[in-house]
Amino acid sequence: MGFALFSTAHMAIQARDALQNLVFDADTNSVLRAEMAKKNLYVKRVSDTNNFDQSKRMRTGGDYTPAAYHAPGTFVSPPASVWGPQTYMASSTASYDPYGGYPVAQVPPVPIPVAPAGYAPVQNMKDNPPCNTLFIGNLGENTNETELRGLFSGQPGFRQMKVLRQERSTVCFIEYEDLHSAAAVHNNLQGAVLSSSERGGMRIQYSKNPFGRKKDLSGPMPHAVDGTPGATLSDLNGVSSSASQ
DNA sequence: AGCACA
Repeated sequence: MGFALFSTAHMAIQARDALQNLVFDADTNSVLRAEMAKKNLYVKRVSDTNNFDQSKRMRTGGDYTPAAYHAPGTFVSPPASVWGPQTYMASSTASYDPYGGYPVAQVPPVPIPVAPAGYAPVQNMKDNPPCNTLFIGNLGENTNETELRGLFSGQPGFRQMKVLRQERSTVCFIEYEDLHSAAAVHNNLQGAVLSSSERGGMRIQYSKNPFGRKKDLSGPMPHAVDGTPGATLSDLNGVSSSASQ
């Protein structure tokens, strides 16, 4: 008997139905029986070096936000839908056959949502004028770039990402289609903790210069909702905690 | 606190 944890109940159901009655031993004609567990699986935290109290064990199964912590301002923990129908897929899914040739019902390609391991408070929140490019700081030395990419590329409006590893620190730039997408991510993922990080939560600021643009010489633009800087806070009204609803 | 690419 074994237990397997999935990101969402929906994915668990898909896996259950796909594997149900799978003949896993042709000699004895043994058949696999899969059912939903009564309770969510508890997973012991691997690295718990951020000084924020995460009570050593994290209950998995969708609630990634420690109940005690709420980020400053209008922070609301991202709704489950944020991790839902995203387009990010691990690149290895196509080539790897986990069932080694056993006849198995073809599981429809399921997106692999990447959710932060949790959230932690963020220090020093000074920021730049809103634009479509985010600057990510407080990334640990050995931040897993795949995890980082999975997290941000799954957000609506994602365009590109660049990781910059300096001796001083590791930082990262992420471009979104427009200011609204970037602002949503700025809100939703502020203080997000990667499981590969040994620091606290990441710091998300707007980039000084948007992707693909030289330093702005012409001064602040009066009213811009695309990538250009100069948008005012009122441009962000309506963008609070969720990009999709 | 650390802001590249063009």
